[in-house]
Amino acid sequence: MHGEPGEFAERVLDVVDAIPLGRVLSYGDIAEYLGWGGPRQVGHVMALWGGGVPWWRVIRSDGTLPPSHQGETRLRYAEEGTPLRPGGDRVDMRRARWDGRSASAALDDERT
DNA sequence: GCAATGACTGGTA
DNA sequence: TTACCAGCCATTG
Repeated sequence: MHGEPGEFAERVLDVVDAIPLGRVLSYGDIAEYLGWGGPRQVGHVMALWGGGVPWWRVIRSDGTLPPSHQGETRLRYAEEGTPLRPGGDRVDMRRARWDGRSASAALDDERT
């Protein structure tokens, strides 16, 4: 192999690129959604080729921002309207977590 | 093939 | 809230 992303990487990047505005996904969610490996591999892919996708929408399951680009990420959320917890140092996963599995149906389903 | 590493996760203290 | 532990799986030396 070489510096080019494989099918798995493209899968991950495709999902990340499909995350709607104001929504986020956790590494584990992506891994489970793809049915591929674990969160660490997703993180590895993001670290290598995440520059081509909205990586700021991919965070940890507890809502904490990536170890890098925190300030950048926080800014993105402010513009995208991503629900942040009081303090703005973390994401409100309860509301921001995107369910790509039912996304096609969820577009019409909105809960107050 | 084995050991170490990593943009991780969940539970317990 | 933070800190530590054990499990997780692909990549790399």
